[in-house]
Formats: sequence, structure tokens, C-alpha cells
Amino acid sequence: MEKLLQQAIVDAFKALFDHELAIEEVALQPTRKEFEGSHTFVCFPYARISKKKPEETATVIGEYLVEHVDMVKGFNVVKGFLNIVLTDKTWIDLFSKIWAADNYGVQPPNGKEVMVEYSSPNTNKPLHLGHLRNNFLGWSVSEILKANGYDVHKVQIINDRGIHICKSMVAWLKYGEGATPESTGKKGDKLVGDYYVKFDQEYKKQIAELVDGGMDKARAEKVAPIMKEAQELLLKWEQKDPDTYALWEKMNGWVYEGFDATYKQMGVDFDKLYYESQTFLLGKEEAMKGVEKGIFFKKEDGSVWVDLTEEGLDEKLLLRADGTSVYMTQDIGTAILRYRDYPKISQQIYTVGNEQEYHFKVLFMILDKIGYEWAKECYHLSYGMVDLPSGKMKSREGTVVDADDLMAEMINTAREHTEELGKIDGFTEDQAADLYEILGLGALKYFLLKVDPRKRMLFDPNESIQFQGNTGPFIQYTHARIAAILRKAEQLKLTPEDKDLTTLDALQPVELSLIFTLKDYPEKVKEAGENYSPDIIAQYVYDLAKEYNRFYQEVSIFNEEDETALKFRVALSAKVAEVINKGMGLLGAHVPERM
RNA sequence: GGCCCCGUAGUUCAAUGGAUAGAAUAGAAGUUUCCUAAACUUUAGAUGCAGGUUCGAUUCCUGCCGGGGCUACCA
Repeated sequence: MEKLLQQAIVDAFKALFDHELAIEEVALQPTRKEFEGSHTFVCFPYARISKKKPEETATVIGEYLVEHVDMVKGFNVVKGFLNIVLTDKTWIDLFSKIWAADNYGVQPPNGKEVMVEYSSPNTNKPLHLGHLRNNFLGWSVSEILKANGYDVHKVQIINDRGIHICKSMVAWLKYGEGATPESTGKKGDKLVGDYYVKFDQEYKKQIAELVDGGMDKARAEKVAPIMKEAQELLLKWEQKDPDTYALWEKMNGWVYEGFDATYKQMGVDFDKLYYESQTFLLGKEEAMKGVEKGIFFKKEDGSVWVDLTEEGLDEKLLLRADGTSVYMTQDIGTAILRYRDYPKISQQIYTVGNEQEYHFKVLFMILDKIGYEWAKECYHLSYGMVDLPSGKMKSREGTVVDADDLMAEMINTAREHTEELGKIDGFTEDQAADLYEILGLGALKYFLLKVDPRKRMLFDPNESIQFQGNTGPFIQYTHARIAAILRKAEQLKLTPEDKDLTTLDALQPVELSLIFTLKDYPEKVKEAGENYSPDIIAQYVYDLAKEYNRFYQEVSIFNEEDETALKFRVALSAKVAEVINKGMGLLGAHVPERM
């Protein structure tokens, strides 16, 4: 439809001003609500071509369109803005097409493969609010890319080795007294996290004691006995000491069980997991090869570096003097391994916080330096931190918002709201529990995804996430309302068919705007994919739901005497429900039939 | 110090260089004999400051002020 209108304007320029305009140049924007019309053509930039004032330019183009284009019913000009009014018939035909489309808004496979990495937590701390944003974002972007025709592989890298893990192990050995998830009834990730905290407390205590004894702080941090123990354990691990390895496997196993439960509750999943313990050697190898090829260089102490001063950055360490690897080295190894596993992927997307922008800039630069063509296509999907009113979450200050706790709290809040409203008579206990989960998680996911991922956002734990207004439950409620209408339509045998739509000849203004909004869905999916922005979908679905509620309020369906109009409204409702369902699905949120 | 991001109603978020800067929430006032009031309607309220480019700037450029991040032989 837009294409036809744009072409018509191109024709108008040719006929009226003898000027060839490229069709892409014709920018149409939606007409503001307070004016009549649906599409607006801004004429200011064309005054030079038409040699007329913008207002006159708009008027003559408008007149041309009414005369030559069937679908244009009328127009009005406000300053240099040409507001175009299309015939009702045009909108009805458009809806027929939308109605007939199966898999509306989903593109056929485009033959391209991409990999999306997200989550990738450390295995020594339970998941928190920041991970929720990360996981929901990564999962949603994956779904959006699928809807755009990509074959998507969802992966994560598990940081399962390194000094941080050894800290938890040391603390467990010293203070754990053989505690297990079974013996304590704790989730495995929480249990291991407790020992990580325990280590830190003990470490701090030892430093304080050494400083009291007259040592300077930097030295105390290095020689604190418990830190020495952790370092020794890391060395033993690298030498594959059987006891150390067994303990490491046991404790990581607990963490994975705990994480799995959390992922399940979140509703996210992965196609393949990468473990740092299995990729870091490849990174080391690559670093050595780089030295031979002269891409990297070795310092006197034997440490390996890459020189990025020509690129405007500094020198970056790849291997320590003792030959152990750092984060960067591991990421190099992981990236290479992934392309070996999936040779056809055209892009690798890393969902990681924006504090690591520099790291990824360097990583991609190094991969490029080594000579991997695909390095140019690597993309850091960088997102902002979730801040608390007090600032950043800090585990030391106990201000971390735990992922499991928050999800449970959301589900509980959903239960309270629902019970208060008392609208679910006849639900079994299981059905009610399902509903609370759908609503609680829907509210949470929508809350975290409706914001532009690149921006920092605020979460106030004291003001729980809303269920009214621009929220997940608002959209879910709209869906439940429509579901009720569809149930009734079916009972009354008023299910619409294609032919019912073609005989309709007039529309209410709300109906017209609903069709206008529905028409945008495929475009929004595309835009969200190009920008890796689920917020575009969230914003859209909200607008659609809001528009529908207005329609619901203003227009009666089952009291309508004209059966054609009635069936059209049922069809319109059904399509809105379908798009809400799909859009929310792209965000990882479900929609209920009743609530 | 260097580099990067961000400053929009009281608050949380929107706005490919376009019209009178949109929503939500909190505030005020309404709407249930009628398809689910987790809804709808009305009302009041904002672009950090100073320049520049433009017919037109929240958007682009420069400077300043304010907030955050990175600049680790941590991950």
C-alpha cells in the first residue's frame, strides 16, 4: 500500500513539476491523531523543486492524487504537511490480505545462520537481576532473528575455571564440613555462592590482620594465606590433580543443577554449551602461533602481548609469564572453536554488558589481526546495567537482587492481584498456578525488555513491578478479553470467513486505526531484528493492545445488527489476538485465555 | 588524564531532522443495568546550560555543567 502511494507521488512530481523522484526518497509518515488521514507527506523539502510554497505544493499534489489514484479519497493540508485520506475499501482490502496471510509477520528462511551468545555466568555466584536482563534479551533477540528468517544457534560460554572457582573450593574445604545441596536443602548455585562469599570474608579478615601487623595493603592482599591456598589449588587444577579435579567437577555440578532450575523458570534455553575449561587451551595455542607468525610478541619475562598501538589502543596481555591464559585468550579460543563447529554462521552475536565494550572491541580487532575474515561480522550486543535506586548492585553490600527470588516474588504478586479481583472461578489449582506464572513472568519480561537495551535502566525493589498501564499484564489482559469474545463467537456460530470481509463497505475510525497498526507488524519485526531491539516489539504490542481496548470500549460487537460488520469485528479481534500472541512470544512472554 | 555512553513531566520509559515533544505511573474529575473496570474518558505537568548548521533540532556539530562506565598479569 505504501509502495503504491509512494509511486503515485513520484508520478505526481513527474506530471506536475517534470521532476524525477526516486521512490525511496518519498518518505511517508503516519498522520498524527488530531488530523484526518493516515499517511502524511512532508512537503517542505520539495519547495525548491516545485518552485511553490510548501502549502501550495502539498495542495497540488493532493489534488493530483485524488484525481489519479483510486485508493485516495481525500486530503488536507496543514502548513507544509499533506495528510492523505484513503478509502475505507482500501483498508478493508488490506485487512483481507492480513487476515489471509498465514504466519503473519514471519519471514521465510533466508538461508543464513547466526549464533547468539547470552547468559554466560560465572559458576561461583547465583544469577541475579542483571542476568535476567541478559537472558531475556539474548533469548528474545534470537526469536526475533528467527522470525526474520535466520537459522539461530543459541549458545553460552560457561566460565567454569579460574581462580574464582578455586576460591569457593578452598572455602568449602575449610568450612564446608561436607555440606551438599541434599544435606542443606539449598540450591546448588546458592550453596557454592555462599562459600564464595565466605572466602571473601575470610580473605578480608586476614588482610586486616596483616595490615594491623604493620604490612602495607597491597602486599597483604598478595600474601594472605587463604589467597595462597586458592592459587595453589588453581595450579593443582591445571596439573589435573585428581582430587582437585573431582572436587571441581562436584561443585560445578551443583551449580549447573541450580542454574538449570533457574533457566527453566526463566523459560530460556540453549542449543549448545561451551565450557571455558575446554576452550582455553585453544586460545593459548593460538597465542603461541601468533608469536611465531609475528602477530604477537613476547616480553623478556616470557609473557605474550599484542600491540594495538597502531589502532589507537595499547598493548594487551594474552599469556602471563607462567604461561597461564587470561580472559581475552579464552575468548579468542572460544570464538575460533565456534566457527569450527558451525562453519556456515555469518555472524556471531555476544550479549554482554556494556562495561565490556572495550574488551570486545579488542577481541574483534585481535581476531581480525590473526586473519579471520569473520571477525568483521562479530557483534557485541551491548546492554546497560540494571541499576537500583542506590546505584549499582553490590554483592558486598547485600543489594543484589536474586533471580530466583525475584521471579518467585513476581509470581506471588500475580497470585495476590488475581485473588483480589476474583475472576478465575472454575480454575483448577494447576490452571491457577499456570496463570500466576504466565502473569508474573510476563510482567517481569515486559518490564525488562520494553526499554532500549543499550540504555541503563532502573529497578526499584520497593516499588514492585506494576500490573497496570504499560505492562505485560495489560497486554495479557487484552488478549484474555479477545479470547472471551472468540469463545462467544464460536458458541453463536459467528466465526468469520474470508467472504464475509469482502462485502463490507464502511469502517469506524477505530477499526481503521486498528488495521493501520496491524499492518505495521511485519515491518516492526524487521526493524527489531535489524537493531537487535526487542523494545520495538514491546512498544508495538503495547500500542496494539491499547488501540484494541479503545475499540472494545467504543464499538459493540455482539449488539451489532449488521452481520457482516459483526463478523468483521470478530475477525479483526482474532487477528489482533494472534499478533499480540506472536509479539509477546518474541519477548518470551505467554498470553492467557482467561484472567 | 585519555576513550565511550547517558541527561526529556514528581517518577519510570518513548519520539528514521518534521506538525501543538508521546505513554505509563503518582495527582484531580468522570465511566459498570451493555462482549472481563488488570479497562476506558477528561484534566494538569518535561527536552541540563550556551552557541552553531537547517525552512524546521529532543535528534546533527562545538563548548560547558551533571551522572555512569572503561582505561587489570580479575572474569
